[in-house]
Amino acid sequence: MATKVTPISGFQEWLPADRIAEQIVLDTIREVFELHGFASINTRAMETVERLAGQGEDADKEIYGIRRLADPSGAAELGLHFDLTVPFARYVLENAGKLTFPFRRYQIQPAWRGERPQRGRYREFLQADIDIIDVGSLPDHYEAELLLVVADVFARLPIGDYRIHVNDRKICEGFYRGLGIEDVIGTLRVVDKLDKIGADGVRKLLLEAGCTDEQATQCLALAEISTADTGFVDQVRALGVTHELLDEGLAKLAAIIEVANEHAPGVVVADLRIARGLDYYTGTVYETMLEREPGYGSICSGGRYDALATDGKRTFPGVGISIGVSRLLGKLITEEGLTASRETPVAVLVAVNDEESRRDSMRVATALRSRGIPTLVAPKAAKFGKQIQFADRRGIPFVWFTGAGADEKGDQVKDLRSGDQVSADSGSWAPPEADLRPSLVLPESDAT
RNA sequence: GUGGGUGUAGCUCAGCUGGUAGAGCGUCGCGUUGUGGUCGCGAAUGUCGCGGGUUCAAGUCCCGUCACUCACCCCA
Repeated sequence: MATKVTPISGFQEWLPADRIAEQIVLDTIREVFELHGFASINTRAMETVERLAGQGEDADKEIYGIRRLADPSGAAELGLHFDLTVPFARYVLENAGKLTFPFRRYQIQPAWRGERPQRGRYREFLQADIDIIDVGSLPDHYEAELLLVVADVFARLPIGDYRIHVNDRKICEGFYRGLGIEDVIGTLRVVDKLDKIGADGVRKLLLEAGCTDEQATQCLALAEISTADTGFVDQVRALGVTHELLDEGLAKLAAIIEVANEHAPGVVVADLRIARGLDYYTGTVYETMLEREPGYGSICSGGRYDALATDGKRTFPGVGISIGVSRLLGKLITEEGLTASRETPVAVLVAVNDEESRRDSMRVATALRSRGIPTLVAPKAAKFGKQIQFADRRGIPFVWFTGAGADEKGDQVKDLRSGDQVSADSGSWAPPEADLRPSLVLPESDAT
């Protein structure tokens, strides 16, 4: 049955070398998350549709429902989670009695959204999420802390220049209310399109939504404000709008910017146009763009949610941020050629002189592995040229020749890149640290 | 869900106004029993997305369908 295999769009599947690159990135993320004191959890892929639904105007349409094929009855009761925050909130409620608060966890798992795939947008994608959640109230300083964790991760990955844009919804809400605008969410949504449709487009939509000319002008003026320091506060004040929430938001955002600039200079910018689609955010929101192509979309987003997790009696406010691993790697690996230094973990290929001496080669491999060196024995006692080629094609840096062969010279190991071949003892030889595991390699950048 | 584009070898594509399928790259083999990367020679692989129609004849025209892709929506 030779049915043609065709790809399904919106899914990322890597070839071995690229998968190794992905694993290196994931290992780095995990390592840094743990350095900052986050513990790992996993949640099941499915939640009840009831819990997933209702988080944003159109978000419901994107939920994948799950049902048994054998079950002819209509509606799905379970759905695949579309992010990691909603399942986490449920997990906290379910385990509130066993968790110690404030609880900080990381979670690296796929999420699913049933939308039309596009560049940088997948139906199945990996997120690396950190959240801090507490009972009753949550101190503001965590909102700056999360930025520093992300900055630490990105400092260890070859992602190039980026900026984390931060806003506080209270600024927008207070400002809008101060102006007499009632539909805060709707206004946020329109203003969020500023990049795409421009100031004139936004103005038009605002006027259609019932804003006065003056209100539209003020909304646009607010959205245009973006500063790398706390200068945004004075710029907002200069617009002359006053509201309690506005004051609160400005103070909070200013504090975040100050802390971020001290510990991770040049990373964070206060950007009053950032809104974000999910409705559960109540204060600070984050969005992260690559400087070389902001239009690619956010590669790391999150925010504060004060009321997502509640059991009716207690509320668990939280703040979280999520690295969009699939989107980030779609750019770095698929588009820009980032990959791994080899397509296999193997550091050493042990050549086989003839099938009779395969055991000698296996002993060498065992000795190397016992000291943590990923090692493979050649599949065939082919001519040495073939065995070297076997290693070279896979990017394996070293080939080991056992001395049991014809010339009795003793064991030797050859570095395929330099061609150097030296005597070696399988009980003590080790490759340079840099060659022990595959590493990330950027494509040769043409000298510009 | 709405609208546009595309669909030929593993990959990138060529194939003019219809006349029996091509290139480059890659893959594999060989280059006189062992040390690769260069080079030379050679080989394999296509229901030309699928179905129908027009025609003596369709990769090439028409209709449908599916897939991929881009934009909108929304978002990591």
